[in-house]
Amino acid sequence: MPYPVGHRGQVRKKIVDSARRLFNQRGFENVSVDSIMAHAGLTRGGFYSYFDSKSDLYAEVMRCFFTDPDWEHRWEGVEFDNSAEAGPQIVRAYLSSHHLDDVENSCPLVALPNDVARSDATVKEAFEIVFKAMVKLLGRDVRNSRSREKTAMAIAALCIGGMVVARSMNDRDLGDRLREAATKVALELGGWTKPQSRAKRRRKLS
Amino acid sequence: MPYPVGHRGQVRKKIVDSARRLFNQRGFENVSVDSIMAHAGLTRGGFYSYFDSKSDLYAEVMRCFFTDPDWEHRWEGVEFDNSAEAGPQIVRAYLSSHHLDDVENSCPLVALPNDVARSDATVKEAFEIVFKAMVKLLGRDVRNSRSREKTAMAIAALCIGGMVVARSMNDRDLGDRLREAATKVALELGGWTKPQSRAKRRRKLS
DNA sequence: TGTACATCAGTGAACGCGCGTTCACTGATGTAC
DNA sequence: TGTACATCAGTGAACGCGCGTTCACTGATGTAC
Repeated sequence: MPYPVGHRGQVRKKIVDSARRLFNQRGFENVSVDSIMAHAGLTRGGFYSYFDSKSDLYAEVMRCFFTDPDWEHRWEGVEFDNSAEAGPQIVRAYLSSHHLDDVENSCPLVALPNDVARSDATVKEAFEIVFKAMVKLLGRDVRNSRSREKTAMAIAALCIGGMVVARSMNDRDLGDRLREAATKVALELGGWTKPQSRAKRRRKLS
Repeated sequence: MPYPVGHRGQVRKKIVDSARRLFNQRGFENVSVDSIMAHAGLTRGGFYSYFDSKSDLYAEVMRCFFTDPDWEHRWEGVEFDNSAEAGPQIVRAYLSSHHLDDVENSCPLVALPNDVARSDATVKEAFEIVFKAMVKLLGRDVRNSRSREKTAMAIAALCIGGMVVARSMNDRDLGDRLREAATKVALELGGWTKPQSRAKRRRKLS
């Protein structure tokens, strides 16, 4: 038995990781098999002993965020406080300037939704899994009179939409204001604003 | 002077329109100059007497929504009631199943943001103009304690995000729930829910 | 009114290039003795 | 311990194809007389 056990698994992971970074930056169709393999330290020919075709990679790459046990390491700028609620921390990290700039390690829900929309059912299913994982994570901490799922989905849409749009604009200032507005509204929707501000708002309403 | 006055203008518009439909469906890079010209009833060679290059088209196509005087005609399923507020009507139309399915005539903010994010400054500037137009249109009718711009931007992010994600999923039901949740929250943010429901919510809070 | 003409909108063959994919080969590896 | 070997991971030249772009040409048009 030549080559150590698990060798192919490691190389496969390296290829998927290289593809993830490149897809995030340029989309599915604008990345060649050549460049994926080169960034993984290999040459083009070997690709087809790991995957049937290039499009087979799409779904695999989609799945490896949120559902991948290592996914937290990719948001290096974020320090998660495990003793506090995850919801507001996710919202802040998601709409952070760090996530805006780090396209390579971006959440695929932000970097690739248009590409997914043009792909086949397999890729869309993988996208769905990631979206559901995000909604579930957010929903756990939702404090709200509405249904948890509805609120969590609206928060997710706000986070993803705010980020997708901010990435598509030139005006950094406008993007910052957009992210700020989205963050504020998302935190309010989850019931994650500070106690005193909530009291203030209640006073204002009644 | 051969050919009638305005002939070139008409043909140019036909090319832009053909490009808009095809870009919406497949993105910038996955549409060939050949197919753009063929859908406009022309052949490839003529393209370069209208545009310097393919990428010159991107920005031009981006601009032609919202800012184009004809843009309302493209949302044929939508009947605008000019006597009522535009805000809630835009939100409902934007997150409608009609807009979900009619990719060809989609708002480019939904169909192309990832493509724009990978393009140059000119295209991003055009995207910005369209986004600003949407925010301005929404902001006019906002009834809210927060700043108009902030609220309008959050509503826009929610509409765009909800739609972008719904388009990228297989599960129609999940997409419907997402659009419904986004619509409800967006209308509340704008202060556009019906008087009696607002009264109900106030009672619940105090 | 009818014809010859100048203009230029549109054509389509051709170009170099990069892509996804294939396949005969090379050479690094752990094992058997 | 050292060597010969079988295995198979990885190589890179080659393929057909579609792309963006160019350019010499064709032919539809309004005008002049």
